[in-house]
Amino acid sequence: MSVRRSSVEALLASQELDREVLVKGWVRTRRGNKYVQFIAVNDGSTINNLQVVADAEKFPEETLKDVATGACVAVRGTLVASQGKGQSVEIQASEIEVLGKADPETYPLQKKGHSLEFLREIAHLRPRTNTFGAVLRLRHALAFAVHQYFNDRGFFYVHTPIITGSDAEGAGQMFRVTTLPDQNPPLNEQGQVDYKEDFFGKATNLTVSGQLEGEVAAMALGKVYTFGPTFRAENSNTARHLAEFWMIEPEMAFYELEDNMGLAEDFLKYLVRYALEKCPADLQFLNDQYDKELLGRLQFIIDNDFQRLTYTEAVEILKSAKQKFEFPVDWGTDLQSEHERYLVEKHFEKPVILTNYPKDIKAFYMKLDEDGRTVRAMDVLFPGIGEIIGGSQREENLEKLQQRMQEMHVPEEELWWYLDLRRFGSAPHSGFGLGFERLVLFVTGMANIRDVIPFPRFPKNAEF
RNA sequence: GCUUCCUUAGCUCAGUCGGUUAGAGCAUCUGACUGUUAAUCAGAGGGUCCCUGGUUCGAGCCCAGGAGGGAGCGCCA
Repeated sequence: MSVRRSSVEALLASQELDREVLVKGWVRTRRGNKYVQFIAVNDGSTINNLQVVADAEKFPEETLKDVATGACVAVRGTLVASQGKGQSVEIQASEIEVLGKADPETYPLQKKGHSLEFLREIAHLRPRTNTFGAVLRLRHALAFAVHQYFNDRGFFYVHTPIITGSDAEGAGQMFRVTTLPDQNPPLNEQGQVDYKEDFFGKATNLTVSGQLEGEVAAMALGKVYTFGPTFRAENSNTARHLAEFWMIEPEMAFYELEDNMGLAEDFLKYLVRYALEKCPADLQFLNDQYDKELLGRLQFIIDNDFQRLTYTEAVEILKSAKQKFEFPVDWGTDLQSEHERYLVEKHFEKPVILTNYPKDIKAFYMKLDEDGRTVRAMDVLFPGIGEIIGGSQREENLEKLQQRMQEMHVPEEELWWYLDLRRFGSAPHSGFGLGFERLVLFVTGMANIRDVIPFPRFPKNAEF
């Protein structure tokens, strides 16, 4: 009775056989005959199941009947070397307790595969599948690696606000946050909703980026990063966008664009290497089930330098490309997905860092180049994902920044505190944003971003 | 928001030219089998053909509108 519960992962790795063990988990399958039953139990600690062997005569028929796919069980027994092929150890059961039944007639998950679209409709149960177990363990490993990486290199984790009072971050449509009543909200003299009456005394939104606040911290702590949820109310309907996603935004004082690129490349390689080291079984499963080139592609990322070139050079390459594009390439316009894909997947066949974009297609805070036409921006483009990182050296000169804000109609009044960073002790600094789900998408080889976050938020969908 | 495809059993799908009682595999249930590995074998049950309206003697199939989903594009991370 004093046996403590072991994880499936620990038991499968155990060298210590013929001892009493206790395992608790969810039944994946049961098969067998009237003499012997085989129950595959998974507790989430690993993608692998533990095989429980039950001599049918020892257990009441009702108990075994309840040991159905999806049921939760506690099994006590002896850990023994397996007589069958396919696993090295198994449990010879002495006690089976069904902690939670799962009616086979109505339990939606089967032991056979389901489409990812169907699983999206049962997001509360899909973590129990091999696929989502693997994705969620990888997601955790990558999140942990983010903190590990920055902590080891002297970065400080700063918590930037989720509710923001400025709507000028320039990164997209925002979700309004309000406690005003839906019916008959207070109106101002112009007949518009009067947000002076609102909870914060002004209009507030969910953040689209922690960058501006990150810069505040970098101008004091030197090297910082944020890692938190961000929100975009864009009506984006693609496999690469979410309305709620997690973003990692490092911001470093005294880093120029070159340093920024170096950090981005080293960081991405570290994360991929970490996943390969910590989650080999999960990655092997995803490789076998979804994407036969996944492991090779991950290794390739680690082993090769990213191709660095300027926007202008990229435009030259695209113009002389034999391939016909749906959209024409012209200096001054932003590259289309097809152009980025050509560069990454056809021309260079490796990750690409594009720099020095025309100023008119980039954000107001990016540092102007000497020529006055381009800015010190960098986008990291990955195969299959497109833009995984967007970053830049920031404009540290007050007058130039104010000039850019005027040109791009960014209200100075709202960002007075941001301008103060340039008024008092300004310093060259750089940073970037990494969409966490795009990273998970790349590392897992999944095709749709909605399948790499437990509860995806996207237009017309906030179930669960 | 745009383009395009899809919606038939719990799941994945087939359904011919518009024609009688809508099919398959898997899952489920029942039975067989003394070590299974997405077990195997035999049998059974299971349908609002997405919704609304229309055309027609007759609609799963044709038409219109709506809803939901996928892929691609745009916006971006």
